[in-house]
Amino acid sequence: MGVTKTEIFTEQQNRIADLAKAFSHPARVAILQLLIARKACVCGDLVDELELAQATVSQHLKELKRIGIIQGEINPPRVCYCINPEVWEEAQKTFGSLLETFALATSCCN
Amino acid sequence: MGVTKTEIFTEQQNRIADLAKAFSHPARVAILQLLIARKACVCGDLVDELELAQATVSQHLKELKRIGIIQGEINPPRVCYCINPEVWEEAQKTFGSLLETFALATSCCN
DNA sequence: AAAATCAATCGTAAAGATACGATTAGAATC
DNA sequence: GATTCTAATCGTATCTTTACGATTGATTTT
Repeated sequence: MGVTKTEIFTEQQNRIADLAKAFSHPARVAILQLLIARKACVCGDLVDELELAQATVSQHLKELKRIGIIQGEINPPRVCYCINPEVWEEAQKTFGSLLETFALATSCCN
Repeated sequence: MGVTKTEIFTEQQNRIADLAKAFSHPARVAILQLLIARKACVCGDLVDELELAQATVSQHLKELKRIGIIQGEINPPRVCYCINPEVWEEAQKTFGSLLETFALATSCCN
């Protein structure tokens, strides 16, 4: 079907999956890293740094905006993008606590 | 094209994206959480807890195995799955350092 | 040996994701 | 007002993902 059955999972599980999607494509990882380095926060700069077409970069930016992890500020004729601190912190806490739930001492099937 | 241009990104970026894929679907999040709680580490138990067909669960397990974050131990007639501690730790370090690179003080487009 | 159990795989359908050229829209500049 | 610049959106092709029924293969139990 290609369609995720979101209704059978918890809100938390769906949100974790959505936040993870922000990092689940190397282009989006690269974009986020570039935004953090702040050498490039304008779409055109990102297009120059990545070997991807402008339309493709715009599409990735749209997805990152949908998740909420970046925000765009119109600064004509450009649009300046940056990390959304609240959502970034949410990601920190979410993945932090999720990854901590596993105690390394736990062994398999005992 | 639907196909990612992995060759234009760094090894690190591609690995981050791959690790994030483990968490980018609520079913896989649920599976990992169940494996950590260790109330269910056998495929059949996971099928019982999730409202998904056995084939679908098996497919998600295969993807998690490909990433390396879980491992399967044959225990006939069952197969017991568990978290792979090394890769889990890799995920902890990877996401930990990535999420730390953003200093909250940084403001937008200045 | 036959039947039962469990999980992987096959085949397939439908929807989503990735990528890009072309077009459009908005604003600034000439 | 016309041109230029930037980025969003449209249209489209192709590949991937999600999901499930059915089948297969391996092992255990009868």
